[in-house]
Amino acid sequence: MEARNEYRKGLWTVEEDRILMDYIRVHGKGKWNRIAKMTGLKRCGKSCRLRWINYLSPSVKRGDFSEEEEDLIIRLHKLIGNRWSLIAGRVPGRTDNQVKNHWNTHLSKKLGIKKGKTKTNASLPSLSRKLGKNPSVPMESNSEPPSDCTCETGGKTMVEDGSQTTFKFASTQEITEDNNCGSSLWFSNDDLNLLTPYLMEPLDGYSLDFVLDGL
DNA sequence: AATGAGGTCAACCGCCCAGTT
DNA sequence: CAACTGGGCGGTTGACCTCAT
Repeated sequence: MEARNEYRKGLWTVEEDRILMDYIRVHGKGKWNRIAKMTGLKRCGKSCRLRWINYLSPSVKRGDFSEEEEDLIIRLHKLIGNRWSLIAGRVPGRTDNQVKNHWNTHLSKKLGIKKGKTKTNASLPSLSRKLGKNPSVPMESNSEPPSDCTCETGGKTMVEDGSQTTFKFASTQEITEDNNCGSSLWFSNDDLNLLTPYLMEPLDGYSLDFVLDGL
């Protein structure tokens, strides 16, 4: 049983960062709850994980958001709502926390959206959880699409065959889209770098109903 | 120069799910 | 199969910063 108030809270110090970095350098990521025991760091596992993901990880991009990034976030938010981790996974180098903060402080203002709980679309808790578990497209993924261009994503599958890209779901429903945008419906970060301005256009017209139906 | 208001963003919280024991 | 553990998520908080007065 853990003693209460064993862990520190609040902003991380340089020394704490160094301890965490050293631990990860030696042991790698994961098993966050062991860090306090092994290093004496007075931080809980969750706090360590968050500090690494949001700040210390070398893959995290610092600085202002570019127009391209903002455009992509706006498009994705329009499509899937407050699914910050999913959106962040499509914006290379940005974390869900960064995207969420940037939306709440800049973009919602820019778009004239009043802050509040968005009950639209994928903000529904059930969908949120289901779509959130998406191991095939990790945040730091730079992977290439497999040769047959099939992508399993949380019960739905994207299949590319020649001129068409088809969304297949666990149910019988299918969505087919003319493949005017090449293979841009494959959501790898590399592709996003190249195709960001065009990526979301074919998705803009979709009602989220088809996503919900497929779950 | 002092100070209060508003903005920003790192960090925390509570909940949930998946995997393991 | 239940309990436990690790990890992930979105929402919220609060310390710090900036700026107007």
